[in-house]
Amino acid sequence: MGAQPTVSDVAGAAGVSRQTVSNVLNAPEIVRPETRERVQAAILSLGYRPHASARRLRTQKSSTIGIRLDPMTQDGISGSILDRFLHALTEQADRLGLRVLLFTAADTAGEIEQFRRLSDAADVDAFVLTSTFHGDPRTEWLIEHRQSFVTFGRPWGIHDMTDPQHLWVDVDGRAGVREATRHLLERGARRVGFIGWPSGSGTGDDRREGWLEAMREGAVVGESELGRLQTATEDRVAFGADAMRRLRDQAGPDGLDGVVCVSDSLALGALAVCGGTLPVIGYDNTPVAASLGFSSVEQPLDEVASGVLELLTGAHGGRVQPGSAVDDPRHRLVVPRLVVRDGPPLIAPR
Amino acid sequence: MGAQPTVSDVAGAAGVSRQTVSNVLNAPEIVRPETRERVQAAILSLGYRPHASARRLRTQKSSTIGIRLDPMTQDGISGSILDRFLHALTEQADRLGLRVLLFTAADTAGEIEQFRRLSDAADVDAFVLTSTFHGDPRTEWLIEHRQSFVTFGRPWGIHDMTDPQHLWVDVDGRAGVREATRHLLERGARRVGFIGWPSGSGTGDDRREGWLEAMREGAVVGESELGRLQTATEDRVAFGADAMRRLRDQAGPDGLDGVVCVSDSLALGALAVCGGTLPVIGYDNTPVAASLGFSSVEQPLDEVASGVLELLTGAHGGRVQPGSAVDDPRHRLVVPRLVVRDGPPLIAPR
DNA sequence: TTGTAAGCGTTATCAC
DNA sequence: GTGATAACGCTTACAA
Repeated sequence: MGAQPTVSDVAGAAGVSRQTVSNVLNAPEIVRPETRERVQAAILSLGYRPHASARRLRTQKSSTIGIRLDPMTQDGISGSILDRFLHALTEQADRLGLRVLLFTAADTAGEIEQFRRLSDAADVDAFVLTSTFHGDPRTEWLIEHRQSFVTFGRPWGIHDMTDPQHLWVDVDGRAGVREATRHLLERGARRVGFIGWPSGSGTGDDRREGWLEAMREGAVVGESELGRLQTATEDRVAFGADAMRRLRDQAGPDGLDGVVCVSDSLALGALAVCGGTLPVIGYDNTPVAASLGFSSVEQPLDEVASGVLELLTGAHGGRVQPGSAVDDPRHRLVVPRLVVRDGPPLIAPR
Repeated sequence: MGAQPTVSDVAGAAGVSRQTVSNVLNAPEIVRPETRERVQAAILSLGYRPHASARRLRTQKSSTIGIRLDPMTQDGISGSILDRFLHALTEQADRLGLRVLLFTAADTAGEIEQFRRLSDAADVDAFVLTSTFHGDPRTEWLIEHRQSFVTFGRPWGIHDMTDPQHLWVDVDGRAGVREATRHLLERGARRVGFIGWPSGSGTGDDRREGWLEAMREGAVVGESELGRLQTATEDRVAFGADAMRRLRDQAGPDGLDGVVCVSDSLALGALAVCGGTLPVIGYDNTPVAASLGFSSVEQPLDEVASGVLELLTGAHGGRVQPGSAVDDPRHRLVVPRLVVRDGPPLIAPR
């Protein structure tokens, strides 16, 4: 109703001093059980709750992590994946007593400016980054300015990958696509095609590797055939359709038994061309995949979120002492799972 | 690098006292220009930034708004709309010097518990609610506990709607669907069907009204026909397909010239049945609509966000004095726009 | 074990 | 216009 009660109010009600109340809250074991209970009763009856800003000012910790809300994805279906990650992160952070503060930025420079603002104002004491890339200036800035952070996504540079200053969690896309490809091979498919992204994106290349591995392992087609069974395009649904047609042409007289795509967007496009005639597997398990009924590789975002938080709050606290052991778990790769949807998809070629 | 500079540091560097620095920041006009410039130069050179928690403690304002991240949508394609709203809200809040803090809750009771936690701890000083419904216990709690809040979505009760304590912003779904229907009628369609949600949801009923209005206005079919041109189902893609088939059967020998749907999910389902043979218009203009190439009604989420923030920071500050004038702009209805996509959609009936 | 005192960085009040 | 003093609510030495 009126003003929130303070420690003094609680102290008054319990007949102790303010510090005893504080101790009950922060170090319950050092206070005599009898007193402790009396204080706790007072806390409960007054509905006392510590003032977050006062505590943060005193402790010099914001207990808040900042995360950028990506610019809205224009075409990609997969916008929801960051949304789901955010949800998992927020939920788990909450359980750890951490808050999640949002910010936006138009570009990388803007994001760095936000880093500066939020850290200077002590608004957050750690950042979570998504979709990192090789030579990402954001991580450079954060390391240089001694800011705690964890990225969802590997730094794709060869050297960065094991940089002890860069904590990351990522999904093993290669394993996911490998599993998807194997799934089709096990169901009797031989010539499984792959629609990927143009090479250069670490994530896309990694997923393609998974397809390659499964195909080589299956040894169902010769090495020379593999080139004709894959194609690449940017992540837009319409391009996925084009890619599917191209793939069909390329594949030659023996045709195609199935297709694995690097994303649900491309899978949707592919499906619009060959839906029902050929199994298509996507990546991300977006609502679209579920709705339309095609299989897709699902990223375990809960695990990613918990990994991020563990790295953030764990031994290193997001900040690593130079010279410490190398094999510390500063990086985490979680394995996705294939969500199989049999039965005809809801859409078919026109 | 090291510790952030404080007002004292700036004061020392500029040769003034702390309060003068504070004045330069909060009331520049009352300080002599000469002094002001000197202080500002010191601020700049030291890279000083006020400590957010200290300021919040002192001013007793958190300048933070809390918003719940909805539980992940199961089937609906439209998850991205809340995402987009969140983005717009965060971006505009930032410009106003407000922070956006996220929280999650499994259900309404959990959400109220979060209200209590966040407000007691002075973590936020206002809430933004989404998807409100008639007799929503959340708004009751917030009003009772004198918490500032604005909802995105009307309280659908007849009496609540004009409750001066309940500030809301909403999109005029009726106008949006009316425009969509008119669009088809203007293009020569006569028998335009409607796939809605089961009656009872304020939002869905409102949108259906828009279709009804346009159809009556167009007077292209008799009143008795209207019942056969509409159907309703829950918001799942597969159900949309069923509804489309049902509608086709119902429509009788004269058939259907086009369909307007209450959501993109249902539109997608409808399209899977009749794609290419019949124009289908959805609602929300999700990435799916854009990707697949069907028309859809777009909610102006930027306007909703700015409306929410204006209401929150405006004259009432989210808190309304009882007995004040009734015609104050405590509620805001923004008009959506139809995004027309001609040309064949990417998918066709199987 | 408990109480006393100080201070985190800021802004508000009131002298000068 | 500017500067000293106090206070926001909390925690953490240190003293009792």
